[in-house]
Amino acid sequence: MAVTLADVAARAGVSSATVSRVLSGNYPVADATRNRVLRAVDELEYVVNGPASALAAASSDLLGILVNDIADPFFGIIAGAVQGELEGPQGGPVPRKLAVVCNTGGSPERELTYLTLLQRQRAAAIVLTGGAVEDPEHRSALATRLRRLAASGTRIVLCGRPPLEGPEQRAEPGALPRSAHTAADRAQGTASGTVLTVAFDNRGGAYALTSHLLTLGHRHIGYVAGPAERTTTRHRLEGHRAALAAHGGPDTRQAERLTVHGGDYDRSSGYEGARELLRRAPETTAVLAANDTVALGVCAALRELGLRVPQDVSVAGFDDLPFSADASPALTTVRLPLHEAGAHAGQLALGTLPPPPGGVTTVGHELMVRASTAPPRAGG
Amino acid sequence: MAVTLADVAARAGVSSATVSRVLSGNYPVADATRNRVLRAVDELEYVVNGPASALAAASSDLLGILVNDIADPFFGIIAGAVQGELEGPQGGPVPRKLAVVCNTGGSPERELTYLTLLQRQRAAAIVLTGGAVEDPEHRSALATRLRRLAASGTRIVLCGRPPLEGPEQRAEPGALPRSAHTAADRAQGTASGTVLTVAFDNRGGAYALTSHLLTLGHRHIGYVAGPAERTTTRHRLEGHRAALAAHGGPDTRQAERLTVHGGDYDRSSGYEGARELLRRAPETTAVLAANDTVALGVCAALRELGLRVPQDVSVAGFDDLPFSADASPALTTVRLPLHEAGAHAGQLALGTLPPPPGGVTTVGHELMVRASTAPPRAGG
DNA sequence: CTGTTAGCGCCTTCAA
DNA sequence: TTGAAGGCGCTAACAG
Repeated sequence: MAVTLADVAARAGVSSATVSRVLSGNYPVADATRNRVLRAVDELEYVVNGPASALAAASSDLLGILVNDIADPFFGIIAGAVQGELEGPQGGPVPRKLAVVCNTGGSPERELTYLTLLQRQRAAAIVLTGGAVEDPEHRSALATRLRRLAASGTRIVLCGRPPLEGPEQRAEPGALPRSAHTAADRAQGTASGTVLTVAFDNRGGAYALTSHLLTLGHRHIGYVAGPAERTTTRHRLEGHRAALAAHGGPDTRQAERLTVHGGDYDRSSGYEGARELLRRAPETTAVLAANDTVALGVCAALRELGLRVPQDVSVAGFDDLPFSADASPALTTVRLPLHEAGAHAGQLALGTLPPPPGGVTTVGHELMVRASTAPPRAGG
Repeated sequence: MAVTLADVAARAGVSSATVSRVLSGNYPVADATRNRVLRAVDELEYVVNGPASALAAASSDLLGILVNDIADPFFGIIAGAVQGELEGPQGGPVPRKLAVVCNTGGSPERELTYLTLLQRQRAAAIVLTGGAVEDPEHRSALATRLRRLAASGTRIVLCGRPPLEGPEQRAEPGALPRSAHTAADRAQGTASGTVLTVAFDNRGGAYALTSHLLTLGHRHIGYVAGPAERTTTRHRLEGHRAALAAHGGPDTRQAERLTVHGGDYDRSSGYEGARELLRRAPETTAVLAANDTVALGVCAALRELGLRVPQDVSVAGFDDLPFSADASPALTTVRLPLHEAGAHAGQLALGTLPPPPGGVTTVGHELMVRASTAPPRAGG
């Protein structure tokens, strides 16, 4: 193994410093020299030693992406979009950065573990996607961790989760390299040391969806919620409740009875959830699901129970994943701009894009009314 | 930044070598010492410098995964499964390895580029997923590249593409570190230096699917093929043709007329493909799609043309992605064990699993007959 | 069981 | 514009 810089240098008849300069391209080198070096690189099939240069330069071209589950298109789309930014616009020069994708499975411990692993690799940036776990202990442990990472120069971007709470800068003043961010930096919000956020409006989306159902005439709207203690779950439920309240909807007891808590974001929890819901509240005429995948499970359960969608029961999802339009029936849902959000997060992570004022960008959503929702039957 | 091994060593009152031993755990250390070291690590919040240790140890804990598009569940599932193996069985000790996911978009150049990037990082292993591009030049460039990487100690696993062709070992004898693999190694097939393969039986799957349609009574079976010059595309088409031939099907001209070539593996090429197909051959009573996603596009187009699935036209997909069972109507397809294949590839890449004899494992497939296929109408 | 000693391959001042 | 030299932080013999 191992043709090294020195080998190339020898072959080209220059010093290894010169070769280094040619390769990193950030330093003037005579054209003739450059060409000789490049030829030597070619002939020797030299490949830079990443770890060595990372060590010497104290930087790496790794970018971390934390996802719950990369097999879920929700995360796949975001991760793909982040990744796309690493290659620069439209197949420009060769990409240099590499994306490290970490499946946390939604577990706080693994989230922390992977942060450590990425820190160990001296990742240039880390994008955390998906809803945050709401356990207060973990929340603050994570916040501290992220702020510290950010302060030490790792760019941190949250994508699809709410901004870090608490004081803007909590990390202890003395211990940190204040020199890293100047006053000018901070004024512009370009400071390293800030955790950036690209947030979804889950509340607003759920509000819109529930309003849609209410407008259709539904009064018994069930809700199959996502995993407990997830911000995403809570926000969507809040939006739903807010819409009910705004329309003078059912009291809390009633609303609670119509809510099934706690499955995962998968088909089976939609399936189980719908069965449970219909058992509890047979008068249900519409079901909101935690997301599209859950909604498919809901539809399947309803079908099995002999109920037609949407004639007997309306169903709506959330996210508008690609398959939703082709589901049976086509799913009414809320579209989140996953690709755009991921791309945006990627650009923030790379520093390609100036950080938004306040460090938070909230992306929009769009109500997609399709075939799975309709007015309730006359009989209610 | 930067508390280093030396800092920890000083704090614990030992040498840095000892700290290193404690952390890597592969060397006996007195319990008392270990505890002191561990405490120091904790107090100092020490995090190993990955690049430095990779440099010194000439190894890294990065594993590369090349995919066409991580947003496509086909690849997401495989990548997730590979990744799962990095964590060891059932949340054992903390994972150490990290997965670098590279979107090639199916482009040969990017495939090569990413290989270089991964080589630069001294990735411990690389898994290449999805069908290979059939351009002969690229094929051989890639094969050479992979063999060389394998010979230099990087484990290479192909997942979902056919084995490398050509002589088992093409890399030039002299230049390589023969010492790396002993005769014993090679006898057991555990040699580094071999490119391992986990292959799908695309031909067999397509054969089964077409046979299914023939058995139902279809005689005018259209085929909406995937991207040209992809092994996957070719093999599926071959399986289809073979089944037709075995049943004394249409001649080549006729079969060609019923085949639409060349879209991507996406919904829109199914949509366009189906329209083209029906224009060319209105007598079509069944359509085989390159994969499930394409099949959804086909269904959408048929619906728009006023044709019912499966009453007027049967449709079948390939892969059995999770959404297929919930599509409208539920899709008849061939299930590929994507998760198992990915996990298997991951284990081979980690060396957890002994390589199969010959270096190739072919995984099975299963015909999933669902609602999108039925006998043709009486009138044909 | 633990300390000492060399590098690993590259980047980066500092001189020339 | 180029070369020389030191060091980045860690690991891996080799002593003790």
